[in-house]
Amino acid sequence: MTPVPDLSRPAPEVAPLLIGCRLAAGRVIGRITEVEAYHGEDDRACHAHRGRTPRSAGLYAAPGTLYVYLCYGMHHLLNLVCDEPSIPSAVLIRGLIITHGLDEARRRRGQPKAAAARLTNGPGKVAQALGLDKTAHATRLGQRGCPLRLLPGDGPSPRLLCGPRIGVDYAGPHWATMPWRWWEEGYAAVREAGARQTTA
DNA sequence: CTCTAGATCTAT
DNA sequence: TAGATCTAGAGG
Repeated sequence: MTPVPDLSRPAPEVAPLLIGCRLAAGRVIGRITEVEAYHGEDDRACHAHRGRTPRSAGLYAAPGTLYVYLCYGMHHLLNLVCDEPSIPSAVLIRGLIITHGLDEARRRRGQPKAAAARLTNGPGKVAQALGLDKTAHATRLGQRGCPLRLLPGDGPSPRLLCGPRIGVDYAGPHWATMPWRWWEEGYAAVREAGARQTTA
């Protein structure tokens, strides 16, 4: 069993606890297999590293608020806002294993034949499979209008590994190598090299 | 106002 | 390994 963690804690604390929890959007449900934490104005990889701007304002929302943004002009990425509103902090959902509604997820992805293991192993794929776009941005888990539900995990506690975040070299070596990516053993969407064992 | 660098994915 | 596609935010 994997309980839903307290999202009012800092993202680097919450992130590993989300592995094994489930996300549901309509009939599509998936188990979270990979996440990353972005935390604080000091984190050069975090959108709020230059403080509050029109975009980064979403990171100062109440814990449990969705932070969804368009990346590379074509992919929506899903984050769950964490910590107190004065601290910009969020967990990026990078990987899922679809456990229910696989065909609907395949349809949303436009990949009718994709194996489950490859259908949602990447942050852009996750949001697309869950049917999330900008309209989900700034809605809050458990509140009216939020298309997403966060559910406890129903399986055994996953074995966790952690390593550097992906695609954030621009943040400089200190922040780019910070081991703020966690994944369920065997489910890293990107390299597992450099992985360290960890516990939730 | 213009310009550029992205928390990516897919097909080649 | 390149091309798709668009916008926040920095700089003029």
